[in-house]
Amino acid sequence: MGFLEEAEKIRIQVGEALGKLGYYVEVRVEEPPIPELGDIATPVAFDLAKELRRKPSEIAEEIIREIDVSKLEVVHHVSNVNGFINFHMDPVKYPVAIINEVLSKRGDYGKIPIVRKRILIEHTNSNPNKALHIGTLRNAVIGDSLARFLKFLGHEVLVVNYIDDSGSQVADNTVAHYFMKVPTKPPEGLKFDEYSGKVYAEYNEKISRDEELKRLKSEVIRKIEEGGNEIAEFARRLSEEVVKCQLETAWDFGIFYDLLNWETDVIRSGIFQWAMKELEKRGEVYVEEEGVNKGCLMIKLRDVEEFKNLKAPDEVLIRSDGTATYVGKDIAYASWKLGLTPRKFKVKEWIQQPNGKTILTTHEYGEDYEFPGADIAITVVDKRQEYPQMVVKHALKKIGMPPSKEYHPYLYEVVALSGETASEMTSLEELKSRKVVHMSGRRGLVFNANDLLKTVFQKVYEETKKRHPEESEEWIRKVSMCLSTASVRYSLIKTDRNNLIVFDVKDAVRLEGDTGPYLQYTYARACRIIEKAGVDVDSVNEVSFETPEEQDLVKQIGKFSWVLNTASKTLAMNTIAVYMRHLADSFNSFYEKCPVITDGIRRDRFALVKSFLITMGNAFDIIGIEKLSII
RNA sequence: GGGCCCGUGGCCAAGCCAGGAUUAAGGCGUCGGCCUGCGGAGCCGAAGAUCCCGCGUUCAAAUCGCGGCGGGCCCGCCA
Repeated sequence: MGFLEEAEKIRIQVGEALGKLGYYVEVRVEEPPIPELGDIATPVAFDLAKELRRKPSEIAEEIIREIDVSKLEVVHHVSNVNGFINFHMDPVKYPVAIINEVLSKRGDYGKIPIVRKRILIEHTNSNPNKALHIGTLRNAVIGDSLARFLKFLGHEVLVVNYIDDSGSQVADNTVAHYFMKVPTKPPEGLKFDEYSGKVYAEYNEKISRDEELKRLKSEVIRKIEEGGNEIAEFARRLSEEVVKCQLETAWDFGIFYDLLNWETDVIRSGIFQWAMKELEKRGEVYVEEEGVNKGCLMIKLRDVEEFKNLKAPDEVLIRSDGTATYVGKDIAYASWKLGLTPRKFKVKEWIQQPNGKTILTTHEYGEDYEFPGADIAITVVDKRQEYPQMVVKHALKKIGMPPSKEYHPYLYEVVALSGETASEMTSLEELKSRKVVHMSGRRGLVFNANDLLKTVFQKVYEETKKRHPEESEEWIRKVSMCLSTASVRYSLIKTDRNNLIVFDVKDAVRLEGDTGPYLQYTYARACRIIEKAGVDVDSVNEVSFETPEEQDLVKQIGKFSWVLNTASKTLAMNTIAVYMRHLADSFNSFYEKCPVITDGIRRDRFALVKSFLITMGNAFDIIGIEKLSII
């Protein structure tokens, strides 16, 4: 029984005590600032002080007298400190309870009671005309961790990646390769997705400045949407090549998907037409007859409160040339996610992923995909898309999304470059003095995920080789890879999602301090103790933890479910990362002060180390970090 | 013009949504210690903070409200 469970029991007991006294107020529980004050506290006496017009301390005394401590087995005593009611846990029973819980639950340790839901998570969503960069990687890492977390809690999770193959960007590349005869074979040493990104940066501008090419591009978009023609098939082949490369990058980071939803298939499946029809039936759309948007199908938003502050709230869903906009398609796609549309995608098996699971892809010539619709659809998108996502949500309500379903845009801030890194990449001196430089695919100013991994790997490889000169090349490379991906994943997940990340290379290759490798190092040195001890312990009856380091480590381990419970409400993955750091800190302090292997084996400490490994291991699984026993 | 987000030691940052009790975590950097002892990718210690400013709510504000200031973003027949 950890902090979460004990806090809940205390909440109930205090609630009963209040009942006896005739007081009715919600019982808040918290952790006291220093351990000497107690393990769990409630400031409930302060909440009552005002209406009772009495001193908190007196009220606390009164409440404490009514608390039935016998119902709280692991509580040793209760104290009143200036009005705070502090519960002091039994120094033996509490650790024993926590350790035995961890040792018996193992891979399930940390799970909390939930109402099981079917949850669809969409993430990554990079345009299929360029490589994944550190911005899309943040998206993917957040999405992947969310998926892992929700699965860990016991939800049914479907992970999808939306491939925007019918938009403007793919059209640019198609025009370049198909009409302007840019070779489709990348130059030596460049992956196709990276090459594609360069072609885009070069030709996007050329096309936008030439009226003839612009007309051609509009025609290409229409052909791609229609399908069943050479241009559409050509474009699909281009996109598939890029997506394959993007998937390889994602796999390197331990990110896998269940299904790829191609935007063209939103149209070809009839889902798009269905959604537009539904909106039309309900009078939510109209054809604009004048002005800049003449001839476009618009959705009416001008009278909706949330959109009042926009200059021109109504949004284009179908352009005057008959092609669909991103928002239009996304409304339709979202209606599928939640099972609102009777139309189905056709899918086929595409590629086997390194995790053994075959990824499905929507495809014109596939089989009907049976999906009853998610209870909750989470879309991981960067903050700049907040308004369009609000439009999607609004449209879904109009189409008839039941209140039991939830459409949840999961917004996060983008990744930008430090002036120094941007200037190094481009050799543009003038960028150096800038604090923040935003990435831009069009300007070719992007830091690719592949390049980041290579850079980090190089540093990690050196360090690993230094430490293990006797190991095989294969072993060193494998371990270095695990450390590198952990390093990148951790650095992208540990920051609050509302904060802009200013990416800097010299910071990215750091392996000490608050980093993924630090966590893995801590895990590995704990593994060494278990191995060297050469015994095993499955439960404990007694412990004698006298040092603050032991007590602190026990408490940290016991807080895991509390942390996950909070995270399940906020979906803030960084709080789990921060917890892992605290857990590692506690272990390292313990490690210095409390030997496990002395003349004999300290069984209680051994059990504590094992509990630490299980807890940290479960957290690794959630955040997507490999568990290595030697690094 | 309107809206959203951020503002915590030189730098990065946790805590803020669910207000409390202390020296306001931690990391980088700086300075000083610790390996014949379970792995120094570590540990211990030192210096370093008007929690952007003002007003308000409250017994209590980094945390809540209002008003400023500074930075970023959004308001496209791009996605």
